[in-house]
Amino acid sequence: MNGKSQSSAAVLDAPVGRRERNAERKRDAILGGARDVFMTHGFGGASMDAIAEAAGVSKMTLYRYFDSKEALFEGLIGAMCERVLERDPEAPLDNLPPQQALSRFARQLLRTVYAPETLALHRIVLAEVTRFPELGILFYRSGPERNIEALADYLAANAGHPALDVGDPRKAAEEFFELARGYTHLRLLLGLEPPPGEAAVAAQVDRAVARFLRKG
Amino acid sequence: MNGKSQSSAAVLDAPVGRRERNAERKRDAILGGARDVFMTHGFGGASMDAIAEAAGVSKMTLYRYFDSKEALFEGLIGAMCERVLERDPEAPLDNLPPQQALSRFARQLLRTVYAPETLALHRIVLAEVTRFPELGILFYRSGPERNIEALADYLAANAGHPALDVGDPRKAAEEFFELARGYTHLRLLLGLEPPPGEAAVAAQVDRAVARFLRKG
DNA sequence: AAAAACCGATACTGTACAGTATAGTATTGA
DNA sequence: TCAATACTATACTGTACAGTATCGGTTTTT
Repeated sequence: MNGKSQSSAAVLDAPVGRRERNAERKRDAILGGARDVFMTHGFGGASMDAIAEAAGVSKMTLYRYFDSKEALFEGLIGAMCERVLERDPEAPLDNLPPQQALSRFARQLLRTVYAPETLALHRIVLAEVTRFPELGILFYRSGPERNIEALADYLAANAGHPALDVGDPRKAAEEFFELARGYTHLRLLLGLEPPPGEAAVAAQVDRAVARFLRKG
Repeated sequence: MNGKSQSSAAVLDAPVGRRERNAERKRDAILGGARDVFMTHGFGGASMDAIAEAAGVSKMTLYRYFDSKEALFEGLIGAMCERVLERDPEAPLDNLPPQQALSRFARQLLRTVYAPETLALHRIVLAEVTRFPELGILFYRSGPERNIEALADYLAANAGHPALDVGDPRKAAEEFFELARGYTHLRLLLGLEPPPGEAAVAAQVDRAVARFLRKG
């Protein structure tokens, strides 16, 4: 109806054939609709009709891109996990002193983990991991594991630092992230409190860093 | 058909009328079947017919005890949470030194939290908390909150102890429990590793206690 | 401009399932 | 023993929904 993308600009962004680009856009639209419906109603509660409507697409088109509801669901979770993977510019923290480095790691983690979208993903993966066991690995690899590994690398590289007498750097990294996310994470998952503001996040990060580094 | 509970013994265990006792047994049977089916297939994947069969009860009886599938589900989760509440003999730990007390707290927590039944409950509550928001409070009150409160009380009572320079005892309690359950908990929820044995649990408890108490 | 691929709308099929109705059987209470 | 109540088995109703078929319109390619 509107926004019919006139010629002048349209030519510029079609370097690989218009067909492919349109298909990609449709695919994104479908995944967007699927995300909305799956995340709010769960796998069982989501209907393909509802997803089609949310995506602004006919049901036939849905099935042209995905073979079944299961395939669409797995595709969506995969895409969401990949998005988490792609993000994460991973500034070089190896040179920073422990206090600053840990602070950055924790902030990065909480920004991701407390985001409503991530919370919804977390819930739905746990909900469906019995039906789709591969989602467990997918999810864990895309988020927790990567964070843990990055911090473990930092800890191993800076093991000589007086404030850091970690044993197993991997276990230490896990412990630090546990301290950082805290029970707030569970309460958010359970919908028991609103997402914390900047200040609350900062305070929690400081606590976690202090507890992790304290030597008396 | 069998076990017709003859007079001699029957009189002993029927202080409140046979009717009520039988009703209670049926109710338990229904909840047992509901637990099996809901926990393995989730709310959406569970059918009332399957529950009736698992409970060894006709579908009509199901509906005589619970008005709807939703009511049955809420009743089940409520019952499971109450069971967690009733357990917990809560030995008096207030006199023990920090090392032992924390160790006990952690072991108690992990025994509950790593149990397959609790993991299943955890998953399904997170899965359905959007549809049934009251489950969030129910679950949190029945487990996490009670544990945190108990440990916070201990920490507050023993704040003078040299090894315990906690600030806010509640936050400190949360931190300790986070350290104790660790990422192992997430990996168990995701089905990424088998339940840890006694030794692994003990090692993890020791690590958590050491990290929490360490002063250099 | 014509052919070919794509897409939307809608109607349809089959099935699974929540909830109900009925009719007969066992159990309980007096 | 008799009446009331609870239970089973089974069949049924209505609905929601996954997946398919069809047709007519649009976009893309050549």
